[in-house]
Amino acid sequence: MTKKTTIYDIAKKLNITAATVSRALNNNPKISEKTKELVFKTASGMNYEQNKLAQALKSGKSFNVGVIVPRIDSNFFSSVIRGIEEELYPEGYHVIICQTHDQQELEIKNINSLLNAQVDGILMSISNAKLEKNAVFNNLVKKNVPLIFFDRKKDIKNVSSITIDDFKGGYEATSHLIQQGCKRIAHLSNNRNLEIFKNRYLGYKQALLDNNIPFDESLVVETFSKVIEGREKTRLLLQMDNPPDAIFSSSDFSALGAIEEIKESGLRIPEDICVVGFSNEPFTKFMELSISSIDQSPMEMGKITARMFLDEVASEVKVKLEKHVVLTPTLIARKSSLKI
Amino acid sequence: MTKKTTIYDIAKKLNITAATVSRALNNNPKISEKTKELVFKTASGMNYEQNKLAQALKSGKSFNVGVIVPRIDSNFFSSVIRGIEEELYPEGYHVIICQTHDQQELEIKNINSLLNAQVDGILMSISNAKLEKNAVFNNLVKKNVPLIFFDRKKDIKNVSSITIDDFKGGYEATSHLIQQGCKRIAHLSNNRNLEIFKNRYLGYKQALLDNNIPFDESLVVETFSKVIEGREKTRLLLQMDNPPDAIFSSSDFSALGAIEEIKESGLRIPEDICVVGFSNEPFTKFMELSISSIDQSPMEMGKITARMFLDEVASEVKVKLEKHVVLTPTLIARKSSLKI
DNA sequence: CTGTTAGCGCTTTCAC
DNA sequence: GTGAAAGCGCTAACAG
Repeated sequence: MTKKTTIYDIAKKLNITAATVSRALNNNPKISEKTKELVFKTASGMNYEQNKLAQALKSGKSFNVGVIVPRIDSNFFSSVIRGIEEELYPEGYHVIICQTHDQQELEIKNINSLLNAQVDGILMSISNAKLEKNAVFNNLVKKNVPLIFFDRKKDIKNVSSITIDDFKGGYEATSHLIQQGCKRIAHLSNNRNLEIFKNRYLGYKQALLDNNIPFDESLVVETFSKVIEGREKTRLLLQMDNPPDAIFSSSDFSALGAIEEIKESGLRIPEDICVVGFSNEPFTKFMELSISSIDQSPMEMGKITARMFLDEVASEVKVKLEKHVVLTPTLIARKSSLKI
Repeated sequence: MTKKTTIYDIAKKLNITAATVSRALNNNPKISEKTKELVFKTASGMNYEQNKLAQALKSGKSFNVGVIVPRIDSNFFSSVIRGIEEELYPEGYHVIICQTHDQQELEIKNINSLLNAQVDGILMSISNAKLEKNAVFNNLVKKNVPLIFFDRKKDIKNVSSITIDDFKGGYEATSHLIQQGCKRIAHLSNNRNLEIFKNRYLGYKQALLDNNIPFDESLVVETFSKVIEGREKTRLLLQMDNPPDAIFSSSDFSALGAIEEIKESGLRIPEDICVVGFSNEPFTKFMELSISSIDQSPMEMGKITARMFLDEVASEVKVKLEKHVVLTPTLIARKSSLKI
């Protein structure tokens, strides 16, 4: 490793102090234009590069922010990240992405790693609402490291969040199915310890209620966001004495599984059964039988998350105010649920 | 920001030196068990947490490695990353993911950001082979920061790489189509400045040659890895006087576009036209008309990349030896190309 | 086994 | 306008 040039090297060369060099490089107004120019010139001549670590150690700021998501290989999360990047890069921040793969253990590990790396903030979508070991979060809050939740949040004092109105999403999806003439609508739900899934479920229920359709507990099944899960749970639904004529899935992946299973059973979509998913993953549009879904404007969500973070670090105020932004989801009706 | 406790604080409390505390925390064998225990206890009692920045500044190691990919929202790259993480986490490293979105400018920016963040190495898949401004890479090599290319490489002295045998991939895909009885095989190629695409193309060509099928330049079209691109280029192919009876696409996304277009034109798959993609993205399996593709074992690739990096940092040897691992791809034949 | 001391590279008072 | 000096938190060489 060739010795890196430091401000001392360039100071020596110019017969001035390191302090002056530092000031010059930071464009301190007290330094004469002449010196500045000289410093800049020699610096680049010597291939000088600032050591961010030293700077960070001194200033206590690393200009790194951590983003924690369950996984990066879903269009939803990668789009949110893209949104975050677009807002943060221009401000000089760098983004460190971590995945939890829905494992609580990794979630905690990631937070700690990021803290160790002295990130200036953490933007995250929790995978596990239970995470009783609130210790980690309290730690964050105590250390005054800005924490912002997006999409999947947890209610913690002083912590802001940006989510979508999942209740509305569930409500719209279900209402749409009712408008298409469906009477027995099943719901592939998911871990309702997570607010997002609980709210989609509640929206579904409310839509039924508002349309005088009896709520049937047996039509609601917990299903993880996997194709295979969608298939299996749908198989069970189809075997019922009184099977559903529509399925509202809390995930596009399980919706896809549902569609596969329905087709295999010989039923037609949307004539016999309508299907609506959630998230508007790109494949829903690609499919020959395109899948209706709920768009969550992930890019927008990412941008807002980033701006909230920037606001927090900018504010001098000691008393942080908790903000909760809620985006409105949009139903995208496609072939899988359009009978007309 | 509540003042963080440092080793000095705990040293003072115990009436010993910071050095001793440091040694105790690092499990230095020269420290008595008693002191160690005492230190550990008070440390956790005081909520002490190591400042990685200081440590990094001192040791010159940050235990962060940067991973640069064109994008994270393709299963291929996210799987490679997963593989990298699985090998690196146990070794105490942390992974910083950056996306270039195929923009050369971002590519350079990312490298510089990572260098500034003092990463211990960079693992990357280049987006743009031209990147004439070799300066950045030379910089890396000069600074002796381990650099390893995966999937998309560039030939640079002293830089190792791990790729798949794209020639073989192209060859197998094409041979398979020939075996299915196809005689006029088109190829949706891509920017052949990138080795991967050049090699897939060359493999395709060789397979034709070996089977006495005339190579027809007009059947090869440059197509970016997008669904829409696949559609458009396929439309042109179908309009030819002598249209193809098979398409080998260098990307699953353009293969999907090709399939959509073919169906729309009223032709049947695989009866009239067979299609094979590349990468084995999950959706190829999901489709009702599942798409044949070439699997690149991305997880494996990630793991090997990580291990190469670990080897490099472990080796004391000054003279780095360039290693080039080449994985063998596997053809996965599905409905889109199985006539039987 | 533990203390002393110096230094990683940079910033920032406090002087002059 | 610039220099001197201290310190961010940690580690490591040297000494005892």
